[in-house]
Amino acid sequence: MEYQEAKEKFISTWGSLGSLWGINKAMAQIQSLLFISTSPLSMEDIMKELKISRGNTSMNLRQLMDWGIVTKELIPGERKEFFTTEKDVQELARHIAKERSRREIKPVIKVLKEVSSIKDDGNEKTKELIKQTKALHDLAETADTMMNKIVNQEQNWITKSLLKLIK
Amino acid sequence: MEYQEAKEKFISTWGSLGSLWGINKAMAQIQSLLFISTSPLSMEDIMKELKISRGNTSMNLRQLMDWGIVTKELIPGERKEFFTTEKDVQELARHIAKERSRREIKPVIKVLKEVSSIKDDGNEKTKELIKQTKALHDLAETADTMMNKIVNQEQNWITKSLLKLIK
DNA sequence: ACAAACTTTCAATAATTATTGAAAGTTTAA
DNA sequence: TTAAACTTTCAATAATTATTGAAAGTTTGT
Repeated sequence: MEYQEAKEKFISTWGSLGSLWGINKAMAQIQSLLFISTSPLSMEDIMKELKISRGNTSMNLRQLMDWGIVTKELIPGERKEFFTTEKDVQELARHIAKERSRREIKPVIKVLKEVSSIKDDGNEKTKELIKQTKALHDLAETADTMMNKIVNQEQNWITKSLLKLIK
Repeated sequence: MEYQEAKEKFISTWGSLGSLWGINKAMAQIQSLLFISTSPLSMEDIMKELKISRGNTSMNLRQLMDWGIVTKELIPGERKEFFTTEKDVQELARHIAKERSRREIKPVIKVLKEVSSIKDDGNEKTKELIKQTKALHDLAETADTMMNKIVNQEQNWITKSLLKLIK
């Protein structure tokens, strides 16, 4: 497999995986492109490479910046803006996990908390709803905590000891 | 909040979370409904409760069975089929993690392996592609392994000791 | 202050994905 | 073997989501 083919394969695969971490295809592809680029890219570069429109590129770059995984790079003497992505996979994972938790998991945990806290009126169905949503709440909270802690700090130490523990 | 409201809130919230674990809304809502039901439900029950068509119900139930989290229940004397979902959250998480890994993560890991194994032609861009996809491959593999191991066996012991470790 | 170089916005449109419903298929009981 | 009771399939349609492109907005150099 040659460079060009490998590059395209990477961008398209990683892009289609976008759904796994909750972002759309264009967003994921732009990030992929930046991730393997040896230098910052301009909007023009990205449009041409991925064959997407200016508007699309602009909107998705903004979203990537909101996620905190792409930053503007000012290149002296250049009028246009250039972009880079976080190149360290650990940092990348940290950002993604954090955003995912904030945007999706935390709100769901909040609802589970509310629902599992309704008054027990003695009815069998109410009891079941409370019991099951409580169990889900505890699971979601544990998973969220684990994910964040693992990914957040001392990641090398903890990952290594963890892997030893469970492998 | 009364039972009915809490129930609807749970189903709609958990349903919208479907995207997080890679299933569609109807599928997630059917699973939610079964999850808090005190007895197996028929297709008729599900259609009426969620206001979705017979075809939709049938297709999504099948998918849920493919995922291994919903099973047919035969009720003596009844002609129609009844359905239940796995009620234990740990088991549920295990199934979901396993399927998610098999369907989405493993194939991506395979591509990352391929792409990161292309011949180094000495070009700077090729070197970067190899380096970055290798890093991603290792991260993805570690994450996948961890997720599966954690969720798979001795989960109670490991989760508890893990939480102590990182909390 | 002007205009060139660039970016953003957003209504229109395209592409994708989910849902319906009715016909075809299957199972069961008599 | 028939027909009632039920489930599945799938082409048509609806709903949702992504993308375009051109007009409006912004910044910078002269």
